[in-house]
Amino acid sequence: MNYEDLLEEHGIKPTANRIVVAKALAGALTPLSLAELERKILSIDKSGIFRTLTLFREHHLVHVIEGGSEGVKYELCHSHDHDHDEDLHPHFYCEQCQKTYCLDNQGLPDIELPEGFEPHSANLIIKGICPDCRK
Amino acid sequence: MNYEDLLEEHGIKPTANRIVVAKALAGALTPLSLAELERKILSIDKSGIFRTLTLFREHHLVHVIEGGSEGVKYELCHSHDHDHDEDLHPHFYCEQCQKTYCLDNQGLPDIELPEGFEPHSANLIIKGICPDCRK
DNA sequence: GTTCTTGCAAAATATTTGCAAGACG
DNA sequence: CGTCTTGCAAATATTTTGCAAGAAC
Repeated sequence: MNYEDLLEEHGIKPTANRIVVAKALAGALTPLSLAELERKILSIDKSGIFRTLTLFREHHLVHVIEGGSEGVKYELCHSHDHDHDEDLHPHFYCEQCQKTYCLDNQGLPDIELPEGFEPHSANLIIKGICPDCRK
Repeated sequence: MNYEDLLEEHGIKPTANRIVVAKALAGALTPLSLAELERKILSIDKSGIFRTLTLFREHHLVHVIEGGSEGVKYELCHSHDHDHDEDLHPHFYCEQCQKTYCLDNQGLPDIELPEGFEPHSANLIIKGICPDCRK
């Protein structure tokens, strides 16, 4: 996949920094926090990474996973709908190694909302211990 | 309900401050953040409220809702199991007025975890606009 | 008097912004 | 040039801790 094209598809001007951030997210097996991205991308200042992520968010290139520990984590959207996140799925947060796993074998379950509530997005995090840490 | 008894049931020594915090949580219609509790309880320093909440958490008197905006929110546990949170339920976070509603008409859905994952707790937040803000 | 609790201040974290220099077109 | 992007520093916001004074037992 060409990252330049990916960014442009989302209406984002593909600068060198932005491509680096997109690659870092794409290369990760799990969602990454801002701090993790800072550690991973030494060439860009954290404010730059932050602003890039904010931009990506606005353009629905990444979505945000909340609820682990170290603040929010970012994950590339896989859907091809550039206006909505349709690929939301549950995540598993390991309380020991603090990694966040994507449970993308299944979608989010339907929740019945009372009359009048208008849902935009959802976040489901399950916490516990991952297989690696149970060994 | 007697708050002194409630605290003691959870193995917490009922000091004046703790009773105030428990009452504040019980009186709220929604989960409250530390900041909201600070605003609501003028008589206790935020570090005191924080330490009280930490204590409550350790003793399973409150559980934590993550994923809104303003950090984590705290909610009194309703279950009578003092070692586990059995009363977890989804929440709805209004992106406009930023209130968190409890959707306690239903429990959390079952999620199938891959082999080896050991779940301890879960957090489901749906974001959108609440009835009041749609008017 | 020993232990627990509290308030105040301040440290530690995390997130976000101002601004000037540089890149881009 | 004018606009967009970036890095650095610093402002905010939030959570957490150290410590000494006071309360509880």
